[in-house]
Amino acid sequence: MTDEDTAVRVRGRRPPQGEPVVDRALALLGAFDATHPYLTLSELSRRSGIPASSALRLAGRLLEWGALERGEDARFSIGLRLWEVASLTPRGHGLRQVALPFMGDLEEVTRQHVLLAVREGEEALLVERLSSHGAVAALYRPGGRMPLHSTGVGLVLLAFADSGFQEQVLAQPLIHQPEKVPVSSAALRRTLAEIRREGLATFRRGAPGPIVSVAAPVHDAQGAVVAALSVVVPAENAEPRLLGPAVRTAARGISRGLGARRAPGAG
Amino acid sequence: MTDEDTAVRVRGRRPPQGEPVVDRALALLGAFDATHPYLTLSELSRRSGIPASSALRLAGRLLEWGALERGEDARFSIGLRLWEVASLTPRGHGLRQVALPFMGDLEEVTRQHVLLAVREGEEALLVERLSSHGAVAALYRPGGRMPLHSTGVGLVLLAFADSGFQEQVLAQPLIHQPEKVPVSSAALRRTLAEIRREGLATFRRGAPGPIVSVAAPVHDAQGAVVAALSVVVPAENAEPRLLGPAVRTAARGISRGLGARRAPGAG
DNA sequence: AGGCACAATGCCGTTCAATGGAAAGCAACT
DNA sequence: AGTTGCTTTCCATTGAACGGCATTGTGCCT
Repeated sequence: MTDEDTAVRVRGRRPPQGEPVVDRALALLGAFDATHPYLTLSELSRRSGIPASSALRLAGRLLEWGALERGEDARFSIGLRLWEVASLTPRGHGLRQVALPFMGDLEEVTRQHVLLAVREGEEALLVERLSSHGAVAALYRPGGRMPLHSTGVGLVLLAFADSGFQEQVLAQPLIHQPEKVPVSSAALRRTLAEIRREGLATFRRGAPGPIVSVAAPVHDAQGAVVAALSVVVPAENAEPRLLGPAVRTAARGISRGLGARRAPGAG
Repeated sequence: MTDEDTAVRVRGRRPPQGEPVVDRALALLGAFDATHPYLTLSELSRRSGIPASSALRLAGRLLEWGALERGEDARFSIGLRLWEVASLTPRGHGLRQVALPFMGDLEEVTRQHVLLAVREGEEALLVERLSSHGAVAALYRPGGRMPLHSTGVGLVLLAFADSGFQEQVLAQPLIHQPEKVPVSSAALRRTLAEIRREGLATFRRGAPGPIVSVAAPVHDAQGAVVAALSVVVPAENAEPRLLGPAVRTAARGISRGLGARRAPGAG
């Protein structure tokens, strides 16, 4: 008899800490990301930290509702029904709905990228990106996250965030992405002040291709900055002076669409 | 003692049928729709059929993860984190990503609406809609559902669905939306055959404004029809003959982007 | 064609997370 | 000061959830 094993093994034992079921179901959804849009049961189990048999049972429920789908190869993916419900989020699709026509106008003029982002925690979340056929390589995808301190839209969102949050971000060591160059917090502070003064951010990035991003804030009915709009163009033949007014005008159009009475003055 | 009440009332009694927790959590998410993007706890409780105390507890977990958000007025809405995860659905954002540039081209030419839809059950789900500023009134919104039998994209999706499913749809009484005119199943059968022959659907609607929709199928790498693309223009100065090739070309472009070797021939 | 490794699924006795009525707290009317 | 409606906390009860194990399915190497 081998009873040297101290670990008690009982059929049906619940997990030590007893995690709520809802959390585990959400962990299953969270196991998917941009590089893993399809997962087998085993992958799902490993990535979520849930035993396979439990993962299968929970996934079954999610499958039935439509939060997950399953292909012929038995791999799981996020379901369309979840996307349908998620499209009701005010800060996502709601905002997007209002912004899209204005973004289309901007795209037609610049023929490059037009971005719309909101702040989510310490990052920016790209809500929408319109990209013309011949546009330069894009670093970020809609639904993906971007750093606040090294993108045009991020700088705008940071500049107009409450000062407590700004200090929290400034307090940590910041590295420019994707160049991996450290950012001086004093310089960033000056940049943010200028963005607030001008109501406009101009951001340059060297890699992968040299680009310029010109970004402006979008206000809601209460005057709070809820999103940032920007165009991204190749640095070569860019005319930031000309792009500024165009972006600002489009951003004001979106703000008006959200119920803002008038665009807050700059300065 | 009053014990005339036959219903046994015990503190902590579980619901009669004992619904799984995951289902209840999903029911909370399902309580939101296009006309109710914000809900109070009571509304959430009523619409989902879950007692307030349980609804609050479950909503708390969803809130913590980011599947729900809560405003200052204590009302709930769908959270951005859920939207972020949902953007990974292949049939939603994945498809959209490929289609967007082609849709942009079409919009620039027509200056009206460009739609992209997939089939979900017995309805079409509008994955994307680009709408120019001066476009005619739109009936459907992205993330919303459309009838298969009275929209351009719906007819395409129905025409290329497996015949078993087609019969299932044809077997039920169909009413044109939004005019409320009955659809003859024989006429619909002829229409579907023509759509399959031409690889193109032309649909006219009288209300709210007279419009013409020209729609074409989008194929995946295996040659299956996975989506439908269409333009919607005012009936007056429309030239369906000219729109057809444009829509078909754009749809083939998207199919190619999805990995289809060559567009299946029509005829 | 046999052996091996890994993935998916079915089974089932145990147990604690989930439950919802009661009651209190709160704000806005009457 | 009573009424109405919404939100939140509390807690005794119990069945839904749990996961180890067994089995089957599948692809790959020898």
